[in-house]
Formats: sequence, C-alpha cells, structure tokens
Amino acid sequence: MSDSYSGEVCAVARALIGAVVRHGETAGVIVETEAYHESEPACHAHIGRTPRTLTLFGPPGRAYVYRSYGVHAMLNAVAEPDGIAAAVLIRALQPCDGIELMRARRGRERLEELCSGPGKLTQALGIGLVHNGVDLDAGPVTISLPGGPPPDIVVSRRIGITKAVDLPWRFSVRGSRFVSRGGARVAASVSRSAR
DNA sequence: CATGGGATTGACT
DNA sequence: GTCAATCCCATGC
Repeated sequence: MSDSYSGEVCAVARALIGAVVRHGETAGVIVETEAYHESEPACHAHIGRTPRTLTLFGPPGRAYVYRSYGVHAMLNAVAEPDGIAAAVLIRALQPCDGIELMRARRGRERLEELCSGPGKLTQALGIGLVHNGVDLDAGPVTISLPGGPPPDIVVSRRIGITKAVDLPWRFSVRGSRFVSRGGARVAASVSRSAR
C-alpha cells in the first residue's frame, strides 16, 4: 500500500462537491470536479518537477491555475501533502453571488452558461494565471467547505484528456443543470445504455 | 531559439 | 458533429 497510490485526491475531489468558490463579489457552489495525480499520465506533474508544475508539488490548499489551449484559465486545488503532486480541477459551479458581474464578464444571460465548464467559471469569477499559488484559505480566491449533508454524487470518467481516460475520477452532482457540456453527454449515453 | 501540444469553448455545417 | 482560436511551457537542436 505504501508503494502505490492511496486515492486521497479522489476523496478531496468528492469532498469539494458543494463547497463555495469565492473571488471578490462573485461566488458559486461546486457541482463538478476531477482528480489528477502525479502517478497517472493525464496529470501535468506526471513528467516531474518543472517551473509549470511547481505549485502541484507544493503544500495542499493552494490554487494551481494554468492556461489551456492558449485561451482559458483552469482552476485547481492542490490536494496532497508537500512533495506529492495532485490536484482537483474545479469544472463547474452553480452561481450564487455576483451574478450580474458574471453575466457582464461572460457576455451571456442564462445562469447555466455562466460557470458550466472549467474555462467558463474562471472567466465568470475573474480568475487568471496571476492566482496560481494563492492560499485558498487566505484569498483573494477562496474555497470554503460545505456544511450541509453530502449531495448525491455521480462518478464518471474524466473529460477532454487523451491519457488514462478510463479512471473514474470525475465527480458531479446528480441531475444538476450546472455541470459542464461533457456532463450532458454522459447523462445521454447513460440513459441510452439503460434502455 | 523553434516547434508542438494541450485538463476548452463557441460558432458553424 | 466538426473545427479554429491562441498562449504557455516542455523539449530538442
């Protein structure tokens, strides 16, 4: 057990469902996450320590923010002890505060289009690469854990990756209309296979 | 220093 | 369902 991965980051990814991400006057409840760990090739840190992955190897509770496809910023929470690289990708939020500001930043009106994807939510909350490494307890970007009963969580495969595609490391709120595009696809394929 | 590859999104067929 | 936009970073000469 000590020589193989224990699965801690998946527990964190699950625990973060229902948590609140806040930046300034904007905030939302996490409805979708994915886990990444240095032991599997889809994780940026799989290649080892580089300037880019340094945050991933640092202490837990910090933000790892990177640019995807030259266009979008992605928000992660570092999730394993100092020296072990792992993070939880925040993939979708249910908007709760600062909705008008989110609409202005996104150029969209419908609530479902504000934070239903990892690139969308960073745009809606005004999160960028400058927030890489910030302490998520101290801010300016914060994540506060949920207080209520645990929501009904669906486990599925991660989206948009080309390696380790079979790991069931994606977590989302069952039936939420605020999950990302891939969530709808999974729901469709599930109902199709259930026929 | 040049090159290639993305943890995506939005518009279009 | 398909496809381009666009930039940071890792790698190789």
